[in-house]
Amino acid sequence: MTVLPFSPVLADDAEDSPLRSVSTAVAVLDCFAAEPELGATKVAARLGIAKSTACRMLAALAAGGLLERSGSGRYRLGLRLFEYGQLAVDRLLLREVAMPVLGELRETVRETVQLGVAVGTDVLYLERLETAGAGLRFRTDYHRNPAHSSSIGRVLAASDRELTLAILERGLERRTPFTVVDPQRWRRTLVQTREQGYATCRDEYDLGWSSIAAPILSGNERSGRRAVAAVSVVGSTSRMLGPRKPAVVQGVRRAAERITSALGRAGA
Amino acid sequence: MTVLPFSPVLADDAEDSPLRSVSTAVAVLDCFAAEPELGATKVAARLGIAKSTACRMLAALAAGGLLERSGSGRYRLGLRLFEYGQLAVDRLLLREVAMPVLGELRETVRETVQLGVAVGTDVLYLERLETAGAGLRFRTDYHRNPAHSSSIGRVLAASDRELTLAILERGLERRTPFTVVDPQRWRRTLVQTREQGYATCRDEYDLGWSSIAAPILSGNERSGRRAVAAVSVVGSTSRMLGPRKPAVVQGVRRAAERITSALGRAGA
DNA sequence: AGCAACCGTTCCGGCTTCCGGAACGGTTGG
DNA sequence: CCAACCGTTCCGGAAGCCGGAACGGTTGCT
Repeated sequence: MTVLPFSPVLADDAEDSPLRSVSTAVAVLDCFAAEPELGATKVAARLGIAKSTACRMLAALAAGGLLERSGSGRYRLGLRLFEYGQLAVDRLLLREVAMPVLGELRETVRETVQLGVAVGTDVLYLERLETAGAGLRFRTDYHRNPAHSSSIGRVLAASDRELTLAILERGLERRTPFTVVDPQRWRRTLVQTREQGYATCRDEYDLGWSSIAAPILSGNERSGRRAVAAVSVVGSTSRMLGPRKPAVVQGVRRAAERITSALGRAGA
Repeated sequence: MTVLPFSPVLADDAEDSPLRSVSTAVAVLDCFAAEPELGATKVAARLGIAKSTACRMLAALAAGGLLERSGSGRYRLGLRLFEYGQLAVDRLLLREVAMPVLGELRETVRETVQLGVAVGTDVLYLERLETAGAGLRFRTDYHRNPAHSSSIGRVLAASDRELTLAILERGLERRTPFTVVDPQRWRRTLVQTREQGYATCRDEYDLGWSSIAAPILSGNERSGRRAVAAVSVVGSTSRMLGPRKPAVVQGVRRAAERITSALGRAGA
């Protein structure tokens, strides 16, 4: 059981590691992140390998269950990956201690609550608890957001200089008219986040939807406490940033603090 | 977007396919299904390969993000698998059309609702919606059950002769004093399931917990309609099989029928 | 404290096994 | 009916992998 996920390098093109065929196989898997179904020809073209090689790779991955054959001879991600993925996230101490707190937070605020970590310059959502009353948008798609236009991403960047620089280097992509794309303004939001202990995100990703996030800290006092994850509440902008805002802010901060201390007790 | 997952062969030891190193890499991943953290030595021993080979495999998989390094030099499943897994399940048409129905079912019965498919002789849960009031057991662990002691498994086996035989061949393992382990009796539960159109499971997996499931059908009339998945409601035995049982049964059956017809409309 | 056992990693030679081009059968569409 | 396309198979050459042994670091027992 581990406290926290190691932040992996993103899709490294410089495949200098040995086990060339395994690296290729991983690259083949990566092709399916962008497109749901692919055939041998397209995979070969995308990776610059021979068609026969791609075909063998696909067959081998399908034999292992990581890919599955789609009716028309094409392939798609296999359910075994779903199993592995569930196992991976279940074994995170962070998620384990966070779950009950997230459940209570959802009851308190009656909105969708999320738990996210940074992966590269994105936010990866480890958990999302929906609330039936609150618009009921079963958005199971999107497990990842660009960090700059997310309250969780803002909280994480506020305590991680490297992440801040990486996000700025990648560029602040505009999603809505309200997305903060000016580097100076964006840095000021980080300052504000540090000062007030939480971050907000108003209509910056989806129009009409806003979120409030607070950091989960880890690490002992000597090595410096760092935000390793964050809790957020997301809902319609009027509910999030209207009169109920103080209550939501308090709920999110309390939840994050409780997870932080639970993590400290359990995880060394 | 696919209607249904292809039922994959389980951890095949007869790795006669080409791409030996890729097959080995998949086998390495499989090692982590049983144990959360493994080192090169243990992986090598478990697979009967050289330690150096195991080490290279682990390094290559970690370079691709499928594994991550745990502090003490050991490895564990990586978060990239979580991402892939989420993508895999999101792209299932089945899950997409089922989600809103499951949400409404949860509201109606106020219990935990599940969506499951057969993988080998197990039931794999694609979705599980918890209800706050109902005991609030955030059981995120267990994505798989033996099919014989699950109401979903019973529903699926009832319409799939091959699955029935596979389950019997594997053996009916006892989990509780109430688990049906006698093959004759178990087959009778299948007959009953077929007759009444739903399956029940009373204290057979966890004492005090029971479930009711109904089948989701697919395939046109000519090729024969087959149960490709099932919906279930799980809760304390008194709530499931007491006075509220008729209401739960009706809710589950209605939900399964709605998903079946939605699947028919959307998925050819 | 010192030693030993263990683990993850690296190095290197021999050879297994993989890569790529071309050909094959099936399907689609003009 | 033919042509274009796709997934798959075959084959030779050679590239990359496997396994044994040695290396540095840590752990744990004496």
